[in-house]
Amino acid sequence: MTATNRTDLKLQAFLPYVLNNLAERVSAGLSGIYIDEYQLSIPEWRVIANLAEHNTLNARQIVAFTTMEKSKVSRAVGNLSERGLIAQQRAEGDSRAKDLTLTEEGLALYRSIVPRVLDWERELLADMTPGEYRDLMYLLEKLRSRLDTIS
Amino acid sequence: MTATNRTDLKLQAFLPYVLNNLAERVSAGLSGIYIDEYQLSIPEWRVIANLAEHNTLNARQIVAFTTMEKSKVSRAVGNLSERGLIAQQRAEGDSRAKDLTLTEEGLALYRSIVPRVLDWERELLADMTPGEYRDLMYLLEKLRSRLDTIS
DNA sequence: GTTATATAGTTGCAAGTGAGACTAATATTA
DNA sequence: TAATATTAGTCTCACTTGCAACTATATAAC
Repeated sequence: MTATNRTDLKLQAFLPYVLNNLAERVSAGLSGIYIDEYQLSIPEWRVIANLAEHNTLNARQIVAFTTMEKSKVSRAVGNLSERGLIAQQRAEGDSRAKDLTLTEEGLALYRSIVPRVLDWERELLADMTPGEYRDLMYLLEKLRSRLDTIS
Repeated sequence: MTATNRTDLKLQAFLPYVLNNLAERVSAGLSGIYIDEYQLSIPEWRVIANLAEHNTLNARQIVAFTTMEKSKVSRAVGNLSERGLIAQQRAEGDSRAKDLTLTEEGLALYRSIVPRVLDWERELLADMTPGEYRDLMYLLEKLRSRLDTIS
């Protein structure tokens, strides 16, 4: 048995459509915080968040984590370096790669953003029970892993 | 009680991040169909799908349904008209607006795409039970309506 | 009615993007 | 080792995008 059994398309019930509309709106709401108040683009914020979480990464690893284009990552890294928010160092053992880390300033910026975005998420989830939230994350994860196998 | 109660950010458990990554990957997978095989951009496909579903719409209504920028809609409509896939007619009662409909050719194109994208969705949902699917759509809808109230 | 405001849709422009060519370094193969 | 293939990251180019200004029409206020 399958979850859907349709022969015609109703956009409001078509998962890719629903998912995309939702993600775009969530992104737009959230990115207001770091764009307007911290002058960080979405790719820049993603690079920072991933570096904060993993401490040291090279561009290739950031590409893997975020599924952004490598040129997009390269430009975000370039901008953040210029602004002194991240530091680059040739990787030992492979001098093509550069190990990237947040500077003190970058880390401080990150730490001032985090509570803001968590507040925003809490606001978004305000009318969901913990059980609903758990179900949602479980189901999204299930989709993600399914995507890995089909594409 | 709230669904989450965090003070630090774990991206893999941060709903906006998860949602966005997922939506982007789903979009990339799906759009392969109408981009590669039908030479339709994502905005163009969205315009067609909404016209197919609502029969006649003007650009403003498409903007409302899709949450795309009006300039994006305008350009998509322009391209589709040039290709003869949609027809425009000055709206009676408001000669600023144009009523848009699919041409026979546009409808035929739409009808050949629909089974492809439904197949793709079925593939994506293959390991979900009907109950899980229903829960997922319910929870996404709940998020969507929450967004309406907070932004 | 005349003036001011709002709305539908288009367009110009600056910025951002994806794809792929490219450089430099590393890994593999014979 | 030499030749080949692969990989990390940058850069260029054509294209897309978002924003704001703009035209044309419609509505509201006086």
